[in-house]
Amino acid sequence: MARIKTDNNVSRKEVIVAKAAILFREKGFKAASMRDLAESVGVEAASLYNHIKSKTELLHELCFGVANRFMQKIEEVEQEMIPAGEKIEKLLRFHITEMIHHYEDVYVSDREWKHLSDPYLSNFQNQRRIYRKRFAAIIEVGIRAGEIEPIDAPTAVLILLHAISGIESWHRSKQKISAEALETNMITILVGGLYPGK
Amino acid sequence: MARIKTDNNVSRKEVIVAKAAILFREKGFKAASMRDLAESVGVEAASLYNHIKSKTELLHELCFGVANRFMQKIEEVEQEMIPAGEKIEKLLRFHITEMIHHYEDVYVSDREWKHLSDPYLSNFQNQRRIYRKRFAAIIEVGIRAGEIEPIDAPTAVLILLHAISGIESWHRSKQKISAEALETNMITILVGGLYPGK
DNA sequence: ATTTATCGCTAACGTATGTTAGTTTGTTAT
DNA sequence: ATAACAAACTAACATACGTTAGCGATAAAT
Repeated sequence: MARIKTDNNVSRKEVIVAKAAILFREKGFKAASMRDLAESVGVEAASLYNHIKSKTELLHELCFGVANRFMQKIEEVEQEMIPAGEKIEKLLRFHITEMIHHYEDVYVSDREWKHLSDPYLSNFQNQRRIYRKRFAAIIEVGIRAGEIEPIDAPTAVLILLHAISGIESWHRSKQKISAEALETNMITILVGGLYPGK
Repeated sequence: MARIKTDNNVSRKEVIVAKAAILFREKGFKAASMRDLAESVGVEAASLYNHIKSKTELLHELCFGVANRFMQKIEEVEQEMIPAGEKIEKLLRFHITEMIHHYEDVYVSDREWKHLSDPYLSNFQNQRRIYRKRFAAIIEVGIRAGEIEPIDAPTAVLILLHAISGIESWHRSKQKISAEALETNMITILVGGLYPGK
């Protein structure tokens, strides 16, 4: 009988959630079956239910884990006494490193949250909406201070966040540039634009 | 007995494909059932098979429809005798208007192509890779000409294309700015960056 | 008006899925 | 060693899905 092996002090549930993230990213939430997941964990499908309540719980776990990290970060950044431009850059760098280092979780949270069921679904959508509003508010401060080009702040937020989700493709690419180079390039393009500055 | 109603000279198959696009966007390809689709078309599930071969065929139709339009556009733009910067802007504007006016199709093609099956899957991935390479090549020309900030061109492509897919959120948003304003804002941010130029 | 092809219906098939019940195996504590 | 608990297994359930077969109804062609 093959137990779920759990190094360090990581619970078996956490092992399952981590494997689920990989699987949900590869095949999508709906297409990934509990039997797939069981195989990747090294156990029979029914055995998973000794550790989790349902398939959807796995998605909750992933989505809210990610959402909470971002919420915590923006609260931290909001309270720093630095120019809006620097706040934005800090947030962008956080998004980029999160996407690089917690790739599976962030990706799944971004693309599969639709399949959450309803107390959680609305909750998640709310958090998302609020996060974007707060991000846009920072941009608007920057605009009023003359630090930032006068553009529609909500649109800017959409662009920035989605641009970063492009790291997905980088992640799967064969000939990657380094993570540091990627971060530098992204900040350059997003903050400075395509045309040479000066 | 309720026939599929087809105005103008649009085939019944095209009606089904269009409804499928809406459904696939809302629920995702896997989660959208043929019975859902049938209902939205106003017919029984089995009746759909008088017009299509399979569920996956609907996805082929959508994905390659979109891919072909983009391929055709980039070929057209490549042959124009204008600076690289203008070519890029033309392509960006095309992406933006496609996303605005063929929202469902583009969105589905972008997010659900993973569920294509294999002769088509590789084909689609190839087309995508080639498109991005050609886009990157244009950027590199611009860099060598000093028109464009010296950045990693493949990274720039990822950022630009994903940034535009952010229109998805705009599309669903309640208080939209106008399509023209959106396009202007996006070009400003993507081409000029966040910081004021000059 | 009669034939022919198109289109929709009902019924059903086989398969895959999430999940539960009940049991057995392995680990931990006394 | 034995009791107690955790975690795995087998078997099976109900349901949902994509799709096919065969038949009736409608529209188009002669």
